[in-house]
Amino acid sequence: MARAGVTAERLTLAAAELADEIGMENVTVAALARQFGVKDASLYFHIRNAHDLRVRVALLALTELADRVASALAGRAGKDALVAFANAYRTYANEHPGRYAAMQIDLDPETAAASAGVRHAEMTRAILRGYRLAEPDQTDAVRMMHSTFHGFVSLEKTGGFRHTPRSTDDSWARTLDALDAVLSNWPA
Amino acid sequence: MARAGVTAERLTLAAAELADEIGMENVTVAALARQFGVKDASLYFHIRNAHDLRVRVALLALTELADRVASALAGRAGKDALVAFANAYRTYANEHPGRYAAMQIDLDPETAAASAGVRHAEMTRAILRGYRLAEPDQTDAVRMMHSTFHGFVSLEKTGGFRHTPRSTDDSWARTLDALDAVLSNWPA
DNA sequence: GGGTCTAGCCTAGTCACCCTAGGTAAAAAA
DNA sequence: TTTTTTACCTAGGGTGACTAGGCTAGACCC
Repeated sequence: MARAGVTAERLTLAAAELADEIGMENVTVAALARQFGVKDASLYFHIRNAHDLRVRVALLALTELADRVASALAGRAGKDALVAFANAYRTYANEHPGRYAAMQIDLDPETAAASAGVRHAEMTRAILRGYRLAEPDQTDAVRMMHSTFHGFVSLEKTGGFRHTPRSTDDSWARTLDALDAVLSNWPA
Repeated sequence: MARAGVTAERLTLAAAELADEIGMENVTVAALARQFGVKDASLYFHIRNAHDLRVRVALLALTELADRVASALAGRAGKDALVAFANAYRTYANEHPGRYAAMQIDLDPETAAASAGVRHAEMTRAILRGYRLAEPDQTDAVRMMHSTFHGFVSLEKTGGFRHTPRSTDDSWARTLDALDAVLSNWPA
C-alpha cells in the first residue's frame, strides 16, 4: 500500500483550490479525501475537524493576500498606494473567491492576533500616513477603507450590482477616487 | 392527531428567528421541524427544499429592511436622510444577524428582480437626489454607499474591528460624515 | 539484520441532516 | 354524508462529520 503523502499543508492548499472552484460551502472533508484518493477518516490524522480545515484555509488566504498587498505597495505612496492596495485586494478576491470566502469566517481572538490580518491592518495604516490623519481619525479612516473594499468586492460577487448596466470596473475606479478625496480632506 | 398548523409563512418566520438566535448556518430543516413538533419530512409539503427555505428567509429580511428604511426616510432629505438610512440598515443588521446573513445568499435574477431589494435600490437613489448627482456618478455613488454600509456592518459582525479599542459607533458616525462629504463634493 | 516504534493509512460504525415515496387521518368541499 | 384535498406520518436511501480501533511501511536502534 503506497502512502498518499498527505500533510496538513497540502490539504489546506488543496482545500483552497477546491474552494475557488466549487465554492467554500462545498468543500467537505469527504470531497477533499476523494481528491487525495484516501478515505475521509484518514484526514483526521492531519486536521482536527472540518472547522479546523476552514480556519487553515482562512489563514492561508490572509497570508497570500498580505503578501500581494505588500508587493503591490512597494515604493508607492499617497493615492498611488491607495489604488495599488485596493486593486491587489479586489483582484485577489475575484481570482480566489473561495479563499476570500474562507477569510470571512470569524477566527477566535488569539488565532486572529497571530494571523496575517495584523500585517494587513498595519499596511492599511501605512497608506494613511500619506494623508496625515491623527487618531482617532486614522482608525475611523482605516475602518471606512476596509469597509468600502470588502463591501464592494462582496456585493460584486453576490451579484448586488448586476441589475445596473454600468461597468463595475468603472464604479470601482470612481469609488477609489472618492475615497482618495475624503481621505485628503477628512471632515472635522 | 391534532395538526401543527404549519404554513410556509410561519416556517419562514420561525426560521428567521432561529437564524437570529443560533446563526443562519445552523438553521436546518430538522431543527425547524423539531420546533413545530413535527417530523422533518412533513416540512417538504410546505417548502421545496432547504435552499428554498433560505431564500424565503432572505426575501422576508429584504422586505422587513426595506420597510424599516422607508419609515426611517420619511420626511427627511440630504444628510439627514443618509444618516437615517444608514442607521436603519445597521440597526437591522445588528438586531437580526441571522436575517442579515440570509440576505447575503445570491438570489437568481428573477427572484432578485421581484424582491424588496429593488425598493431598497430605489430608496438609495432617492437619497442621492439631495446631492444632485447625474449619471453615471449616481450609480457609482449608490454602489459606494451600499459597499460602505454592507462592508462596515459585515466587518463589525465578524469581529474585524475588535482589535482596536475605538468605539465602532463613533467610527460609524465619522464614516457617515465622510460619506456625506464626498457625496456633497463628488470628484469629477 | 532483526526488533520496535510510530506515522499514515484502513474498516466499521454512529449520528445528523436532506430528501423521496407512499400511506393515513383530519378537515374542507360537494 | 360522501368525496376530495390537505397535512401529517413512517420508512428508507444518500451524504457528510467524526470516533474507535486495527494493520502496515518505513525509520530508528542495537
